[in-house]
Amino acid sequence: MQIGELSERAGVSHRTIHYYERLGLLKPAEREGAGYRYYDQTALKRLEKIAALKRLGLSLDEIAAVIDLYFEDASGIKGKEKVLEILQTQIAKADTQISELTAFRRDLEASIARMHKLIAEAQQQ
Amino acid sequence: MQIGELSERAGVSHRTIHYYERLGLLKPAEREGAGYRYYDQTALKRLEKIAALKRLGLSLDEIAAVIDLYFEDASGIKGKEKVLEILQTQIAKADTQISELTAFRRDLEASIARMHKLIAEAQQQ
DNA sequence: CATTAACCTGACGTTGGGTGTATATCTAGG
DNA sequence: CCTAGATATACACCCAACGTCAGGTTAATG
Repeated sequence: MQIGELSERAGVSHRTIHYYERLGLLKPAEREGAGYRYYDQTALKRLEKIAALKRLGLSLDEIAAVIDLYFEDASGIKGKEKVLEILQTQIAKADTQISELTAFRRDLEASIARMHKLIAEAQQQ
Repeated sequence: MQIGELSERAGVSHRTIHYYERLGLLKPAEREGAGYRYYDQTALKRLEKIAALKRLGLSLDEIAAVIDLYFEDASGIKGKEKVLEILQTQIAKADTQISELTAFRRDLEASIARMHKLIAEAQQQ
Protein backbone atom coordinates (compact mmCIF):
# COMPACT_ATOMS: atom_id res chain seq x y z
CA MET A 1 0.00 0.00 0.00
CA GLN A 2 1.37 3.42 -0.95
CA ILE A 3 1.01 6.60 1.01
CA GLY A 4 -2.03 7.72 -0.97
CA GLU A 5 -4.09 4.69 -0.09
CA LEU A 6 -2.91 4.71 3.49
CA SER A 7 -3.79 8.35 3.95
CA GLU A 8 -7.23 7.85 2.46
CA ARG A 9 -7.95 4.80 4.55
CA ALA A 10 -6.73 6.43 7.73
CA GLY A 11 -8.47 9.70 7.02
CA VAL A 12 -5.37 11.87 7.27
CA SER A 13 -3.41 13.70 4.59
CA HIS A 14 -0.17 12.31 3.22
CA ARG A 15 1.48 15.43 4.60
CA THR A 16 0.36 14.40 8.06
CA ILE A 17 1.87 10.96 7.54
CA HIS A 18 5.19 12.52 6.58
CA TYR A 19 4.92 14.71 9.65
CA TYR A 20 4.21 11.78 11.96
CA GLU A 21 7.15 9.92 10.50
CA ARG A 22 9.43 12.83 11.26
CA LEU A 23 8.16 12.90 14.83
CA GLY A 24 8.83 9.19 15.21
CA LEU A 25 5.18 8.24 15.56
CA LEU A 26 5.31 6.09 12.48
CA LYS A 27 8.18 3.83 11.60
CA PRO A 28 9.85 4.96 8.38
CA ALA A 29 8.23 2.85 5.72
CA GLU A 30 10.08 0.59 3.34
CA ARG A 31 11.45 2.46 0.39
CA GLU A 32 11.60 0.07 -2.53
CA GLY A 33 13.39 1.26 -5.63
CA ALA A 34 13.10 5.03 -5.68
CA GLY A 35 11.98 6.83 -2.60
CA TYR A 36 8.35 5.69 -2.50
CA ARG A 37 7.05 4.55 0.87
CA TYR A 38 5.22 1.24 1.05
CA TYR A 39 3.06 0.37 4.03
CA ASP A 40 1.30 -2.66 5.43
CA GLN A 41 -1.72 -3.13 7.67
CA THR A 42 0.09 -2.31 10.90
CA ALA A 43 0.76 1.19 9.62
CA LEU A 44 -2.98 1.69 9.28
CA LYS A 45 -3.58 0.27 12.74
CA ARG A 46 -0.94 2.62 14.09
CA LEU A 47 -2.62 5.63 12.55
CA GLU A 48 -5.94 4.57 13.99
CA LYS A 49 -4.38 4.15 17.41
CA ILE A 50 -2.79 7.56 17.14
CA ALA A 51 -6.16 9.09 16.33
CA ALA A 52 -7.71 7.35 19.32
CA LEU A 53 -5.00 8.56 21.66
CA LYS A 54 -5.37 12.08 20.30
CA ARG A 55 -9.06 12.01 21.10
CA LEU A 56 -8.05 11.18 24.64
CA GLY A 57 -6.12 14.42 24.77
CA LEU A 58 -2.57 13.10 24.45
CA SER A 59 -0.07 15.28 22.63
CA LEU A 60 1.91 13.80 19.77
CA ASP A 61 4.95 13.67 22.02
CA GLU A 62 3.07 11.72 24.64
CA ILE A 63 1.74 9.39 21.99
CA ALA A 64 5.26 8.84 20.69
CA ALA A 65 6.24 7.79 24.18
CA VAL A 66 3.60 5.05 24.47
CA ILE A 67 2.67 3.99 20.94
CA ASP A 68 5.25 1.23 20.76
CA LEU A 69 3.56 -0.52 23.63
CA TYR A 70 0.81 -1.36 21.22
CA PHE A 71 2.95 -2.51 18.33
CA GLU A 72 6.24 -3.83 19.55
CA ASP A 73 6.85 -7.06 21.29
CA ALA A 74 6.72 -6.01 24.91
CA SER A 75 9.64 -8.25 25.79
CA GLY A 76 11.80 -6.29 23.39
CA ILE A 77 11.13 -2.88 24.88
CA LYS A 78 14.05 -1.18 26.55
CA GLY A 79 13.79 0.34 29.97
CA LYS A 80 10.80 -1.48 31.34
CA GLU A 81 10.84 0.52 34.55
CA LYS A 82 10.68 3.68 32.53
CA VAL A 83 7.77 2.37 30.52
CA LEU A 84 6.01 1.37 33.71
CA GLU A 85 6.45 4.86 35.01
CA ILE A 86 4.94 6.37 31.89
CA LEU A 87 2.02 3.98 32.06
CA GLN A 88 1.33 4.82 35.66
CA THR A 89 1.41 8.52 34.94
CA GLN A 90 -1.00 7.97 32.08
CA ILE A 91 -3.39 5.99 34.20
CA ALA A 92 -3.39 8.65 36.89
CA LYS A 93 -4.19 11.26 34.26
CA ALA A 94 -6.93 9.08 32.86
CA ASP A 95 -8.47 8.70 36.31
CA THR A 96 -8.44 12.43 36.91
CA GLN A 97 -9.95 13.06 33.53
CA ILE A 98 -12.64 10.46 34.01
CA SER A 99 -13.75 11.92 37.30
CA GLU A 100 -13.74 15.46 35.93
CA LEU A 101 -15.73 14.35 32.93
CA THR A 102 -18.21 12.58 35.13
CA ALA A 103 -18.71 15.69 37.23
CA PHE A 104 -19.04 17.76 34.07
CA ARG A 105 -21.65 15.37 32.77
CA ARG A 106 -23.60 15.69 35.99
CA ASP A 107 -23.53 19.47 35.68
CA LEU A 108 -24.74 19.23 32.11
CA GLU A 109 -27.63 17.03 33.12
CA ALA A 110 -28.63 19.49 35.79
CA SER A 111 -28.51 22.33 33.26
CA ILE A 112 -30.59 20.34 30.83
CA ALA A 113 -33.20 19.64 33.47
CA ARG A 114 -33.29 23.34 34.31
CA MET A 115 -33.71 24.23 30.66
CA HIS A 116 -36.54 21.77 30.21
CA LYS A 117 -38.29 23.25 33.18
CA LEU A 118 -37.86 26.79 31.91
CA ILE A 119 -39.13 25.87 28.48
CA ALA A 120 -42.15 24.12 29.95
CA GLU A 121 -42.93 27.14 32.09
CA ALA A 122 -42.58 29.47 29.13
CA GLN A 123 -45.05 27.37 27.16
CA GLN A 124 -47.55 27.34 30.03
CA GLN A 125 -48.02 31.06 30.00
CA MET B 1 -8.98 42.20 43.44
CA GLN B 2 -6.56 43.35 40.73
CA ILE B 3 -5.33 41.35 37.81
CA GLY B 4 -2.15 40.28 39.59
CA GLU B 5 -3.97 38.62 42.45
CA LEU B 6 -6.53 37.10 40.15
CA SER B 7 -3.90 35.65 37.87
CA GLU B 8 -1.98 34.21 40.78
CA ARG B 9 -5.03 32.70 42.37
CA ALA B 10 -6.28 31.25 39.10
CA GLY B 11 -2.85 30.04 38.08
CA VAL B 12 -2.78 31.85 34.75
CA SER B 13 -0.76 34.82 33.55
CA HIS B 14 -2.20 38.30 33.32
CA ARG B 15 -1.62 38.18 29.57
CA THR B 16 -3.85 35.14 29.45
CA ILE B 17 -6.52 37.08 31.28
CA HIS B 18 -6.22 39.91 28.77
CA TYR B 19 -6.43 37.37 26.00
CA TYR B 20 -9.53 35.70 27.44
CA GLU B 21 -11.15 39.08 27.80
CA ARG B 22 -10.52 39.83 24.13
CA LEU B 23 -12.06 36.50 23.18
CA GLY B 24 -15.12 37.23 25.26
CA LEU B 25 -14.48 34.46 27.76
CA LEU B 26 -14.22 36.90 30.61
CA LYS B 27 -16.45 39.90 31.00
CA PRO B 28 -14.44 43.12 30.73
CA ALA B 29 -13.65 44.02 34.31
CA GLU B 30 -14.55 47.29 35.96
CA ARG B 31 -12.03 49.96 35.21
CA GLU B 32 -12.06 52.40 38.11
CA GLY B 33 -10.13 55.59 37.63
CA ALA B 34 -7.31 54.85 35.27
CA GLY B 35 -7.36 51.71 33.25
CA TYR B 36 -6.82 49.16 36.03
CA ARG B 37 -9.09 46.13 36.00
CA TYR B 38 -10.80 45.16 39.23
CA TYR B 39 -12.33 41.74 39.66
CA ASP B 40 -14.57 39.94 42.10
CA GLN B 41 -14.99 36.29 43.08
CA THR B 42 -17.04 35.35 40.05
CA ALA B 43 -14.10 36.21 37.80
CA LEU B 44 -12.03 33.65 39.67
CA LYS B 45 -14.81 31.08 39.43
CA ARG B 46 -15.04 31.77 35.71
CA LEU B 47 -11.33 31.19 35.23
CA GLU B 48 -11.56 27.95 37.17
CA LYS B 49 -14.47 26.83 35.04
CA ILE B 50 -12.57 27.73 31.90
CA ALA B 51 -9.62 25.63 33.07
CA ALA B 52 -11.93 22.73 33.80
CA LEU B 53 -13.54 22.93 30.37
CA LYS B 54 -10.12 23.14 28.76
CA ARG B 55 -9.08 19.95 30.48
CA LEU B 56 -12.13 18.36 28.93
CA GLY B 57 -10.71 19.22 25.56
CA LEU B 58 -12.89 22.18 24.60
CA SER B 59 -11.31 24.95 22.56
CA LEU B 60 -11.55 28.52 23.78
CA ASP B 61 -14.18 29.22 21.14
CA GLU B 62 -16.28 26.32 22.31
CA ILE B 63 -15.90 27.46 25.89
CA ALA B 64 -17.00 30.95 24.92
CA ALA B 65 -20.17 29.40 23.53
CA VAL B 66 -21.16 27.70 26.77
CA ILE B 67 -19.51 29.55 29.64
CA ASP B 68 -22.42 31.88 30.24
CA LEU B 69 -24.61 28.92 31.05
CA TYR B 70 -22.70 28.68 34.27
CA PHE B 71 -22.74 32.32 35.25
CA GLU B 72 -25.80 34.00 33.88
CA ASP B 73 -29.25 33.70 35.26
CA ALA B 74 -30.71 30.86 33.24
CA SER B 75 -34.04 32.62 32.96
CA GLY B 76 -32.36 35.48 31.19
CA ILE B 77 -30.69 33.41 28.52
CA LYS B 78 -31.94 33.87 24.99
CA GLY B 79 -32.84 30.95 22.81
CA LYS B 80 -33.40 28.23 25.36
CA GLU B 81 -33.88 25.61 22.68
CA LYS B 82 -30.54 26.51 21.20
CA VAL B 83 -28.90 26.25 24.60
CA LEU B 84 -30.52 22.90 25.15
CA GLU B 85 -29.12 21.70 21.86
CA ILE B 86 -25.63 22.78 22.80
CA LEU B 87 -25.92 21.08 26.15
CA GLN B 88 -27.07 17.85 24.58
CA THR B 89 -24.20 17.90 22.13
CA GLN B 90 -21.80 18.44 24.99
CA ILE B 91 -23.22 15.57 26.98
CA ALA B 92 -22.95 13.23 24.02
CA LYS B 93 -19.31 14.22 23.58
CA ALA B 94 -18.69 13.69 27.26
CA ASP B 95 -20.21 10.22 27.08
CA THR B 96 -18.05 9.25 24.14
CA GLN B 97 -14.99 10.57 25.84
CA ILE B 98 -15.78 8.77 29.07
CA SER B 99 -16.15 5.43 27.37
CA GLU B 100 -13.00 5.89 25.32
CA LEU B 101 -11.09 6.88 28.41
CA THR B 102 -12.39 3.89 30.31
CA ALA B 103 -11.27 1.55 27.55
CA PHE B 104 -7.90 3.31 27.44
CA ARG B 105 -7.55 2.88 31.17
CA ARG B 106 -8.25 -0.83 30.83
CA ASP B 107 -5.56 -1.12 28.18
CA LEU B 108 -3.12 0.70 30.40
CA GLU B 109 -3.83 -1.65 33.30
CA ALA B 110 -3.23 -4.62 31.07
CA SER B 111 0.07 -3.14 29.91
CA ILE B 112 1.10 -2.46 33.47
CA ALA B 113 0.36 -6.02 34.46
CA ARG B 114 2.40 -7.26 31.51
CA MET B 115 5.28 -5.00 32.46
CA HIS B 116 5.26 -6.20 36.05
CA LYS B 117 5.40 -9.76 34.86
CA LEU B 118 8.28 -9.07 32.49
CA ILE B 119 10.24 -7.26 35.17
CA ALA B 120 9.69 -10.09 37.63
CA GLU B 121 10.85 -12.61 35.05
CA ALA B 122 13.91 -10.57 34.25
CA GLN B 123 14.86 -10.49 37.92
CA GLN B 124 14.43 -14.22 38.28
CA GLN B 125 17.13 -15.05 35.82
C1' DC C 1 7.61 63.41 46.71
C1' DA C 2 10.23 60.29 44.65
C1' DT C 3 10.79 55.73 43.76
C1' DT C 4 9.18 51.26 42.90
C1' DA C 5 5.86 47.79 42.06
C1' DA C 6 1.76 46.95 39.55
C1' DC C 7 -0.65 47.92 35.60
C1' DC C 8 -1.67 49.31 30.61
C1' DT C 9 -1.33 48.50 25.32
C1' DG C 10 0.63 47.05 21.04
C1' DA C 11 3.69 44.50 18.33
C1' DC C 12 6.18 40.66 17.64
C1' DG C 13 7.83 35.72 18.87
C1' DT C 14 6.89 30.81 19.96
C1' DT C 15 5.04 26.14 20.11
C1' DG C 16 2.07 22.40 18.56
C1' DG C 17 -0.05 20.42 14.91
C1' DG C 18 -0.34 20.59 10.97
C1' DT C 19 -1.26 22.57 5.47
C1' DG C 20 0.30 24.78 0.87
C1' DT C 21 3.25 25.17 -2.73
C1' DA C 22 7.12 24.62 -5.77
C1' DT C 23 10.09 21.73 -8.01
C1' DA C 24 11.85 17.23 -9.03
C1' DT C 25 11.35 12.32 -9.80
C1' DC C 26 9.12 8.09 -10.61
C1' DT C 27 5.70 4.65 -12.47
C1' DA C 28 2.20 3.02 -15.34
C1' DG C 29 -0.99 3.16 -19.13
C1' DG C 30 -1.72 4.13 -23.94
C1' DC D 1 8.42 6.49 -25.66
C1' DC D 2 5.69 9.91 -23.65
C1' DT D 3 2.68 11.90 -20.68
C1' DA D 4 -0.48 11.91 -16.51
C1' DG D 5 -0.78 10.99 -11.90
C1' DA D 6 1.42 9.66 -7.59
C1' DT D 7 5.46 10.67 -4.61
C1' DA D 8 9.56 12.96 -2.85
C1' DT D 9 11.82 16.99 -0.36
C1' DA D 10 12.05 21.61 1.32
C1' DC D 11 10.52 25.85 2.69
C1' DA D 12 6.84 28.76 3.81
C1' DC D 13 2.70 29.65 5.91
C1' DC D 14 -1.50 28.94 9.03
C1' DC D 15 -4.21 28.86 13.47
C1' DA D 16 -4.70 28.51 18.50
C1' DA D 17 -3.08 29.88 22.68
C1' DC D 18 -0.36 32.04 24.65
C1' DG D 19 4.64 34.57 26.08
C1' DT D 20 8.05 38.38 25.58
C1' DC D 21 9.44 42.87 25.02
C1' DA D 22 9.15 47.83 24.94
C1' DG D 23 7.39 52.02 26.24
C1' DG D 24 4.26 54.44 28.97
C1' DT D 25 0.83 55.34 33.16
C1' DT D 26 -0.62 54.71 37.92
C1' DA D 27 -0.72 53.62 42.91
C1' DA D 28 1.30 53.04 47.15
C1' DT D 29 4.84 53.58 50.52
C1' DG D 30 9.03 55.07 53.00
